[in-house]
Amino acid sequence: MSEGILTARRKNILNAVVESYIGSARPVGSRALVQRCQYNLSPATIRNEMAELESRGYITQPHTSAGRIPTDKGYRFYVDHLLKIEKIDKFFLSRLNREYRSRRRTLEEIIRETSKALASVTHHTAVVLAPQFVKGSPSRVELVATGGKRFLMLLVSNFGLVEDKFIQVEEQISGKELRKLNELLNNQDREALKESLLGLKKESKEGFSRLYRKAQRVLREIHNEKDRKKVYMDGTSFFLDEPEFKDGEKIGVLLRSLEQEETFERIFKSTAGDEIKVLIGRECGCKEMKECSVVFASYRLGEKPIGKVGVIGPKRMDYRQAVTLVSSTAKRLSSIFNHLDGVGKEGVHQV
Amino acid sequence: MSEGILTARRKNILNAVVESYIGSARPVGSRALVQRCQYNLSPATIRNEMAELESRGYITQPHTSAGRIPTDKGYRFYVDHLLKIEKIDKFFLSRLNREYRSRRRTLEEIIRETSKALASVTHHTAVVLAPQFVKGSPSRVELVATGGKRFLMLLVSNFGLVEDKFIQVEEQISGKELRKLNELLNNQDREALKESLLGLKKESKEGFSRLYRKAQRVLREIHNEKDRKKVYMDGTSFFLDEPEFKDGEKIGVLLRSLEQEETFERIFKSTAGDEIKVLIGRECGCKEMKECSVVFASYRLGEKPIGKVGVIGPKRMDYRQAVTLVSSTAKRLSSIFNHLDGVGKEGVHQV
DNA sequence: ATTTAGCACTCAAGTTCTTAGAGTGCTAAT
DNA sequence: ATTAGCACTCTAAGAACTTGAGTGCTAAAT
Repeated sequence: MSEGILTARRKNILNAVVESYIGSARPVGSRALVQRCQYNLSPATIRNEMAELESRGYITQPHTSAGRIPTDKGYRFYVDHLLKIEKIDKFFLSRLNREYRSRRRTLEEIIRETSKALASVTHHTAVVLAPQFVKGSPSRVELVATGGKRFLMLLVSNFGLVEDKFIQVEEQISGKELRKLNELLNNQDREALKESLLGLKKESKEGFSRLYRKAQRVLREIHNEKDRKKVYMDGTSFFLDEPEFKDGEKIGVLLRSLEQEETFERIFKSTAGDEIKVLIGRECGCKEMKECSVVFASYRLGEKPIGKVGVIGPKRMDYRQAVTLVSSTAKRLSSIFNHLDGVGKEGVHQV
Repeated sequence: MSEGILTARRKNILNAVVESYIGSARPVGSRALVQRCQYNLSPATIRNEMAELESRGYITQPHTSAGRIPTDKGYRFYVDHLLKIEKIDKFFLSRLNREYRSRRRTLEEIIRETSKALASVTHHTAVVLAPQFVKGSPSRVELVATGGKRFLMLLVSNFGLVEDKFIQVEEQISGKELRKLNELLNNQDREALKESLLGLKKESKEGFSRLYRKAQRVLREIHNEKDRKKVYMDGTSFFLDEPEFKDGEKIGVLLRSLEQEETFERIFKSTAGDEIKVLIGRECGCKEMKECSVVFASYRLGEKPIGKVGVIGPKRMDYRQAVTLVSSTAKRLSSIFNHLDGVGKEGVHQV
């Protein structure tokens, strides 16, 4: 019996505890719950129910004579079963669009701006992981001379991300040769290569083919690298507003760990599914963050998830808002990467 | 007489006060100074001298029965007249080089890494402002098709920075036309434009010339924009280690203001001169930072300053170290941007 | 004319003690 | 099953006290 599912009343009380605690940051007592609870009960009854909820591990007391606060399990239940969420926040989306419209025209700027906006509405730390190179997505190569014997190899993804690498050779390469090379690199046509080589003067041949080989090598390297992601983060200072992080010590280790990119790889690896993901407390997988929750989602190129976006805040965060906003943002980013966002019409990329 | 310059002994004492305070973060009393001071004096004498220094505004007491701490003026004097600095930290430079060598090949990664490294050795917040486009520096334009009617215009600076903008037209553009366009954009030859147009089919002409005009417009816009800089910042969490920032309030407003890019424009605008610059307390020009100091320098492309690098820390920072490291870093960045760093040989950009 | 010893005084910071109040669990009555 | 009542617990906030580092001043010593 004590095993079974929670009674409706208990759910209601748990819900009230979580929401009250989220709002006030202080343990909630039976008194306060009377008003918040749908049922018309006396404090004493509530106390009994709370004792029950505590014995099942959903809530706990910071000390004997205090009210209750949710445990990780309590938050989990709240998020999984009690939270009613809308999937899209139109208001925020229109804000995002406005933001984008104002003269940001590069993908990177859009991502930066997204992270800023998300942080500023949620009042939590926002993170966007942006892909640097997406396997399987069509892309063009451009070799550009940058003075001397240095060349910049640009890899331009179909959806607008640019990646650049330096390449250096000993020989001088003419503009004409460079153009040929570019053609070659994009066509991947071995026959054409040989043909072109035939048309060259002897002394040119060497530099030409060397540059070609190097470029090929770099391309291969890029393809073989496991997906690197760039981290964009904003709003870390919001942690300082939260009463549970008043302690300078705790917040230090937390921020420190947020500054390391590995942290995100760890957090975001539990990527499965199409859904939005909520990690609570220790679920985040690193102990510096056991007082935090993370709400995140993937955004996609076609079907393939290419990046993540999320917010990080205290466990006490407004999950409803966070889920809605993160979900909206992910959708927005997906549509931008897939060029099907109508952004052009609205003037974002327009010139 | 009390106007004149400080006596050698007073300088020595001031120096001791500053350095002791930098080291310990607590007001220094006459006792402690006895040991630190070169002269062999009793506490009483030191007290007299300290009273004198205080009346001249170099040091002050946080409260009546405490030791002295330096005022902004005291730090200023210390930095201007008492600090003996070496200009280059070979050790750090070699660390930087090692860092770069390990497979970072894009300019942006180098800058990111620089900022990280500077933060991690100084244990202070490090900032690098990177140029996005440098006027007067030669650059190439490449238009790249990214599916549909979208084009990415790449602006590749001679020194290796890439900037990208989306351009969209209504018409379809063929690969051949695109190549022509690229040639045109880089040669700026009006005659050639007309000639190319003649060679085109009628229905192509329109799209072609429209794309050309748009590209030209974007180029002009970029040229007219006042220099935008990208901000790279690391190590903000180091502030939390400093005892003077134990207060959660203060640090909140500080970090918040560091998250805004305008702050840096304000700080770094006092650019004059070739030298390294030290701003102390209110000199930073914004009140959120009145407990901070900034040490920064410009790095250059040829003679022209194109970006800044610096550290931000408490006024109590180790100025000797900061000056040396910032100066080294600026030199290093300059040489990288100017392609005269021998990095190629050492393998940084090498492939 | 400096320098120094000595002393009375000040003040922050830490400690202990006290109090007030919120909240609980239990028992007995509804 | 619910609730009123009550004794009990524990934190948070404040008051009172103590400690010690550090000062400024005066008068003696160099």
